[in-house]
Amino acid sequence: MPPERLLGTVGAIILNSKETILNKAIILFAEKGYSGLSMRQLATAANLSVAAIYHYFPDKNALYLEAIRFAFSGKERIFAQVWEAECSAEEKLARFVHALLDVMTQDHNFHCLMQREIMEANPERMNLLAQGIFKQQFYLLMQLAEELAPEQDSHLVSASIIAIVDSTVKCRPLNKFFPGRKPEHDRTDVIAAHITHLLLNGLTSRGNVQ
Amino acid sequence: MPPERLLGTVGAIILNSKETILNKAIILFAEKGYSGLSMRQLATAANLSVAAIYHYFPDKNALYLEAIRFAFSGKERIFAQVWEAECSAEEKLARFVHALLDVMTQDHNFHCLMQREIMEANPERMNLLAQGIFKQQFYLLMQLAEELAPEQDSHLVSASIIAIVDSTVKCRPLNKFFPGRKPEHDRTDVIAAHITHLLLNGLTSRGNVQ
DNA sequence: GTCTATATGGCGATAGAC
DNA sequence: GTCTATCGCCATATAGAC
Repeated sequence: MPPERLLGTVGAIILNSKETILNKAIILFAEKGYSGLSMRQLATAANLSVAAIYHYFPDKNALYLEAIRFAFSGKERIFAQVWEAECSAEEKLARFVHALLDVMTQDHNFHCLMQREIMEANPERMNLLAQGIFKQQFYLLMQLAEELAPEQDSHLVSASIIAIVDSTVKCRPLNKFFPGRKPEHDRTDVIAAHITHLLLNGLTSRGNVQ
Repeated sequence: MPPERLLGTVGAIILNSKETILNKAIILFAEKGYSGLSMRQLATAANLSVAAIYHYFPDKNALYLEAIRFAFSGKERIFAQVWEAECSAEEKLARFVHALLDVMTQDHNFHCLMQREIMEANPERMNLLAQGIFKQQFYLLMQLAEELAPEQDSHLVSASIIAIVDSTVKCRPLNKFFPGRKPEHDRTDVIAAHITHLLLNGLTSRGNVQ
């Protein structure tokens, strides 16, 4: 094994320079945004010189795009077990909501990067995001929506399910300042149960539906 | 009336320099973010010199904060007629959803700025946002939630209502790339009706609720 | 593959004339 | 109240030694 300078680790995995740069870039782009992060800052964080970064990436934009792809890779696998589970459609929904909530809550950098990308709304990158990463999940969710509510528009239902989870995670820091906040509102299982119940049953109890 | 150089207008209203600066700042901060917009760019957009901006604002950060306040002012009034209307709780919800969807769709800069602020999650500014702008609306929405679903947690229900509307608007550019997309999914009234129906009745038709 | 040194230009902010 | 001119700094990116 060749002698290697220690740059960064993820858990017990020792990263090479390019991986270290991408790893730090994900964290810092998520935190500061594209123009908020300078190559100097990134170089310092990665324990390298600016010139070393330019050895691996032609310019800042290419580095950014590769960091995005790196952060988004492998997310599909997480939902595979939800779709493969043998259970009722209602239970599948509950598991999907919980899984999505989990991913967004735990991989904070992923959520932040996604937010920034959607806000930027660059059509080319939107397409990359939609086709390359989310399309399959959306399609499976639409099938579930069809099963649960055949008389509703499954595209809109799927979009709403994702929306309610996404924004719940996003608005958590803001909601802390609103009345009625309780400690259990920070627990993923409590939130997941609430959202699932709301999606399945709605607000009005059966009997007094308008 | 003193002779005045024409800097900017909103409709038929002629703006003075400070108003022009704030007006352009809202648009450009929403588009590019704090570090993405330079004072030079802002000065050019406002048809003034950089030094003129510094005549009105001590530094870039103070300008940003004042722009935020300026953009957020007067939003409460829009919802007043929703709450004052004499109608059923279900109809009130429908009107609130439509109004919120309308504000976020039409005042794109407002929505972008809000998004960036929440993502930044600066506690001091979160507090300003929550207390100064949204608290009253959230409180009234909680009362409505209590009326519609007394057995559910009204804080979570209110948060979910806002979440579903907010994220629906935000994710529109992304959703365009997903299967099942139809032209009417761009119409505010269609989306509002879908969201209201989903919130009131949920996914499962009455009878086969788990 | 990584460094130091540097080119070139934009940044926030200020001085001082009008 | 607005300008031109300028400061000092940091940005992205490159050249060339090791």
